[in-house]
Amino acid sequence: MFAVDVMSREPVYEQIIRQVERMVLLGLMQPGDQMPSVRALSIELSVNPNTIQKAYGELDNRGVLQSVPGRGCFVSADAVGRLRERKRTELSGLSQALRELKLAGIPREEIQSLVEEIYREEKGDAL
Amino acid sequence: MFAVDVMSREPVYEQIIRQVERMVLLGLMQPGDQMPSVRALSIELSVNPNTIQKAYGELDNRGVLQSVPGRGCFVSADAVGRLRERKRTELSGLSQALRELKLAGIPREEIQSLVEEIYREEKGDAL
Amino acid sequence: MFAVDVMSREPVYEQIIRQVERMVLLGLMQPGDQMPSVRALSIELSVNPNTIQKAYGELDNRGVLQSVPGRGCFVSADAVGRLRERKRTELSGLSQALRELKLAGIPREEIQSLVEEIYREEKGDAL
Amino acid sequence: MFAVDVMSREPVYEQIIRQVERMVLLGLMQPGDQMPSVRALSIELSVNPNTIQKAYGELDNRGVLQSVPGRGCFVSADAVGRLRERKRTELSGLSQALRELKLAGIPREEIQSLVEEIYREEKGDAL
DNA sequence: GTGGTCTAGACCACT
DNA sequence: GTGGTCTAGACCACC
Repeated sequence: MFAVDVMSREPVYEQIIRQVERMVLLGLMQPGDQMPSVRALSIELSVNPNTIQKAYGELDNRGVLQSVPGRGCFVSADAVGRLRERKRTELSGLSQALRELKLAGIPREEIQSLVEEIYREEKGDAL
Repeated sequence: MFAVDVMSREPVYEQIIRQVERMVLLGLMQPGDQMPSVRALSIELSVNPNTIQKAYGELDNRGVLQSVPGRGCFVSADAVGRLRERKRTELSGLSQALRELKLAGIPREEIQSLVEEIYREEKGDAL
Repeated sequence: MFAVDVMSREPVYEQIIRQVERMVLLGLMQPGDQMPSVRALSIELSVNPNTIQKAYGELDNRGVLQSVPGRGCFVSADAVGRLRERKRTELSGLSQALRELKLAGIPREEIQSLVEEIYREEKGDAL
Repeated sequence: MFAVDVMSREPVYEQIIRQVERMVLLGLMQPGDQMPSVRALSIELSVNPNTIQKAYGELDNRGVLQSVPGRGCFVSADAVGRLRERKRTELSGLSQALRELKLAGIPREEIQSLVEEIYREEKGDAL
């Protein structure tokens, strides 16, 4: 279901967050769906349960998941809405990155064609 | 000349690296120019000399600066070339970010117009 | 595992870098292998943790090791490739040294036989 | 007569030592010849007199020059002999470097042909 | 004065 | 526990 790369510099808990969010955005996880339990997922991914707990906790904060003590963890009703809202925030980070590339002399056309290319890809390619 | 935010999550030495690189790309620092000394800059920014040393050392590794023990630290001859080469590597990171935005439903046109806007800005705005 | 000479003019952190690289080239350390922790090695060698950190950090920069905060430090997948690439750069330094020896009247035959001798040695002798 | 590169990582006093030794080995400076005075050379090269003093002092130690207080600094009688003797010592350094290159997989033939090439060059090329 | 190395010890985020 | 950043302060070689 998920896969973590322990050699990556990206913290494991962030990898999990990213993958859950991706599943939700792709519609592979629907509102109300139950997530695997902390313990089950920790075993499946061979990581510490605390790490899963941290990922689920953060996804709860973001309104993507809803933890129900004693029952489990579920995809929240407006998970997709929350995510889209959140990602919109990241556009300012993109601006920052673009300014640095512009400063380094990367021509506008190169960026534009990269954008075209990405948007021509099949949904979910290589993410 | 430089400014650091000690409360930022970005390490201080990386802030300095980023600012030096920016000055070089903007042409505000030319090849052969002498950098402020490790000690002088550490006092100006109220940080430990070791932190400046680390930043200068990394910039030396990257071929942006040239440290000469006993004499000082200078902008290297092909600093801009080295930087452009290096930034080009970061394009793959941009692709990754674009895929995430696409997945979140941000329309292509919005990205394109953001790119246009950035490239219309005056050199060095708000970086 | 490693040994450092604090009286040497070669900085301790460079000694460590050199020895790690040697182990990797000899195949005594394989991709994916975990390095001793910063603290453990600092105790074993009786040097400051910062010194080990500097060595590991530089080896990470060179693509020989891969540091993963919270998990440890591992030999990277293409460590050997990176090292060979890097060593090839040092051939120009060899040329320089050879010219000086030639100038001092060391005959070509003497150099050639030294080369022969070195390449006849068992792998890793006396390095 | 001499030239120093202040951007080089090689200490200035070592650059001077190297160049004096080279002139002696090439026969461009003969035993008994007088060296430029410390002050004159320091002005010509735009470096601190202390730096010249240090270079001359080391060359005196090595038996290449002979300082006569109040008179000046002269090329010693057996300067060439001393130098050849000294350079012979550096062969062990060469062995060390060769072992590292061997370990990095540089083939013997490549080294051999580099040696051939160097020894075919005109005397003093590019040193 | 300069850059560079090292120690000692603290604190952080991540597992 | 792990790697990583930072401070404080010392010492070195070089100019």
